[in-house]
Amino acid sequence: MGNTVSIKDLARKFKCAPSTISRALNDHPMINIDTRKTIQEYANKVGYQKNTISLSLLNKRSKTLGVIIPSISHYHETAIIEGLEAILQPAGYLLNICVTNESHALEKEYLDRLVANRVDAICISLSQETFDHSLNEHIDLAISRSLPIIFMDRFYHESDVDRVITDDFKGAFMATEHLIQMGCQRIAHLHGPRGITVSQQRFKGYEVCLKKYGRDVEDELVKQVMFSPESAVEATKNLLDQKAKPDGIFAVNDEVGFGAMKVIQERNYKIPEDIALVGFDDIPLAAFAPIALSSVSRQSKKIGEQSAQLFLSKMNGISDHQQVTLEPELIVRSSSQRNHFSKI
Amino acid sequence: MGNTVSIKDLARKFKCAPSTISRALNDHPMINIDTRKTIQEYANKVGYQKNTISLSLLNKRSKTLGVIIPSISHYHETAIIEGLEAILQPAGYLLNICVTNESHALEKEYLDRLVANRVDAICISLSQETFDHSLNEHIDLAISRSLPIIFMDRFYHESDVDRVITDDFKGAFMATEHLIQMGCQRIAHLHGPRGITVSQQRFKGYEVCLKKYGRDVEDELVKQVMFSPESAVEATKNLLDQKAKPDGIFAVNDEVGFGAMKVIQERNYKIPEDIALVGFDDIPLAAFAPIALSSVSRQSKKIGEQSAQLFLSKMNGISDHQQVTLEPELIVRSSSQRNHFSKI
DNA sequence: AATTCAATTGCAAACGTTTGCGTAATTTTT
DNA sequence: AAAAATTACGCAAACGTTTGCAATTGAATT
Repeated sequence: MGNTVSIKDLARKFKCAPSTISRALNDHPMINIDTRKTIQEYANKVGYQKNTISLSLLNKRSKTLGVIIPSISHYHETAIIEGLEAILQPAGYLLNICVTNESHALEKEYLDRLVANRVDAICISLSQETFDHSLNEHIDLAISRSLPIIFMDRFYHESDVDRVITDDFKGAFMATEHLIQMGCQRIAHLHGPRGITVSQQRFKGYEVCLKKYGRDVEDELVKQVMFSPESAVEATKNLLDQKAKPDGIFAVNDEVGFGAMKVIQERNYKIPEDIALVGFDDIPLAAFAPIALSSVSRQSKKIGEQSAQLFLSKMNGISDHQQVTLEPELIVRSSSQRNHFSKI
Repeated sequence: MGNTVSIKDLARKFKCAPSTISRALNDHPMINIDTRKTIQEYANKVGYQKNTISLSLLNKRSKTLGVIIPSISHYHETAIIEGLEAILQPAGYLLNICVTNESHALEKEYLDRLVANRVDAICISLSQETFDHSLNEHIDLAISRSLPIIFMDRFYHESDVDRVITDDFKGAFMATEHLIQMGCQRIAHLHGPRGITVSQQRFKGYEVCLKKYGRDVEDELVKQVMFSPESAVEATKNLLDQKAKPDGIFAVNDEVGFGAMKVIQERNYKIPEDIALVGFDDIPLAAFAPIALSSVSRQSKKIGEQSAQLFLSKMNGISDHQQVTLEPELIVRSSSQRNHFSKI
């Protein structure tokens, strides 16, 4: 501030036009090689730094990507960010990261601010409130401005948008089928917050899988929780208090799996013999749970990478909407691996 | 892109000067009240959105804070970001978040890019490589530009800078003293990566505390690890393979604590009776470890909040360097709580 | 009727950079 | 020696917005 040196300053110093300085600094062959060198050296000496803001104004692109996410406290979200950065850093982009805390008002506010800042595109994972009340006008408005919006994980349109998601349905199906194959007869589900696509898809995968094996969803085996271990505690107690306890639990994510595990062990049930347990997300600590936690990997980092690629392809003028669906992967660990017997 | 409407467009539409539009939109009393209303309504209708970039150019401030961190995969870092956002969102700022993966080259590259983007300040946690080789010219250069730099956690100067840190030394001291009070005779330390202030401070706290109680640091009781549970496994095995095993372990962070716990349990030692264990950071899953993990909270979110406050105070013209040190808090859980006996 | 005053609006510069086009100076070609 | 070509640089507009100052208008005051 104050002591930043501009092209105009250099022009004054060299008694020449700003355009000459600009071309010299950009090594334009039009400028005499010696003049170029001299100017470059001096610019370097006084610590000249290009002002990208003026360039953004001129070129109508800011080399910045807006990222709107509901939370940043889980492995999944940080891995997405890592994926975005892995691709976009080499491409010269910066990330404007905005955390909405699942609030629609904040989401709207941030979206406005990013638009005002003329980010080149926005990668967004919608907030829960936006879902619950279908408050999508702000999104539609942004899209109508032809600002590229890339949905990650959560989306509200079935088509006509760009999106990168993991096949949560399939992942949940795999987890449930695995529990069935391990001989579980009564499989419970710790259901994520309503209104979130991810929760719904995972429940659906659970439901459809049970049906495939001729079983029905029993309401008392489905408990709703938040995405935290604390919230899983109460729900799991409820499950275990029932006369006909579950012998398998599919948790909506690994944190919930940790919470469930705690309760199961306090009640002195054996994992996986009495109750087999599978989580979702495959967080780094999953293998270090009390009993190593089986989990479905949703390739979080890849979501970020693919979103970044999708963004770059749009910057290159590809205007067709793209929808990328990643394959989940079941990681079987001790919490669900029953070697000895199968009651199936 | 393309269909964005500018003040000039509106001026053309209303056959008036851009300045009139600008003032009308900003509700300047100088403009006739009816004119104002008409213009505002129309602008709203066609979805006019102020272009912040031109404002940044004009005002020489971008309402953006640069954040450079070595990693984003731990609770500590995400909590810092949450803290920053909690304060800076209401103040109208956006965050440019850059993850260096502990690479000095990337840190330099990102710093340049943030400067080019004219962020109003930078909150930085230095990379390990920057430490190891004392490659600080890029930082010094930025500071000499009088760009406000706020150090979080890791810093390289003792004074003359703005910084917000937790008293890691004290936290480590508390953890070690607690283990002593629980009757531990041979306390090991799982030491973090060298070259990082945080690791050094925690080791120092461990060392000084031992000395205070008339004990010496035994080299074979100090093993170096990365900040991951995997890396703790090997180190802990080494500890337990020794003839004189430790009966207490202070882990440099909770992930490392998880890794150590795994090994201890595999070897069938009892926690905390045979070996008491304390971690650092107080991550959300600490209470859900196999044995609820005692930990030192470093108030991660508060680091972000205080850094944001410090930044705002600098924006308000306070130029004195400020150094905030937060108090750590020891959270005692089952992994170290010995109720029954104390051999002290 | 001449003058002052208030109410509105326009002009132009500024922020920093790029770029098409014009122009001067120098060299090469005929 | 005249014409053509090359080399090297300057001019000015553009991106979108704000703001001090000037200018215009109409009404109110003397």
